[in-house]
Amino acid sequence: MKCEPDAYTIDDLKRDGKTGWEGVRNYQARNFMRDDMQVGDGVLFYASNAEPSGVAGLATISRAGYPDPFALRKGHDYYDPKHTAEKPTWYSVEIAFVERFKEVIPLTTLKQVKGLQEMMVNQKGSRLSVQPVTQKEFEIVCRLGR
DNA sequence: GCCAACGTTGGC
DNA sequence: GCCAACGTTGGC
Repeated sequence: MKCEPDAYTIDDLKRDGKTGWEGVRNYQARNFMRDDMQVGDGVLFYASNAEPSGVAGLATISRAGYPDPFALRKGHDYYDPKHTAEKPTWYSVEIAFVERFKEVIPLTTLKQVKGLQEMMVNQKGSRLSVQPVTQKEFEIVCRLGR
């Protein structure tokens, strides 16, 4: 799951313990959150537009997909008139802090590591803010982080 | 700040 | 349903 440091960091998550992942407004990312992410699933916390961009730590899903409450808030940046309580368009998950890596694993490193060639974040033009990661990729990144 | 790669919007 | 215009993302 990607986030720009201006918005939220792994240190913020460490302080907060948990946070709702609201404001995702892309259908593909929405589908992952609504349909695929289960409580207990591992999360790679990725800092985008950062210095350097890369994986900053680990989190876990603490609440599976639920309608994004911010989409109902008139006037809010995340408001969307086509989203209603009865027919939600957008979904959130809640994530909980697990671990902060001592050092961010830069994207440039991820690209060089054997076994991560296929990882979505390493593909050209991969802008999706919520991306699937295989068990193997997850384990490799954990090992790098430690 | 640049710009490639995408996603969305809306006229037709 | 096509596609040009526009907006956003995010690495560099």
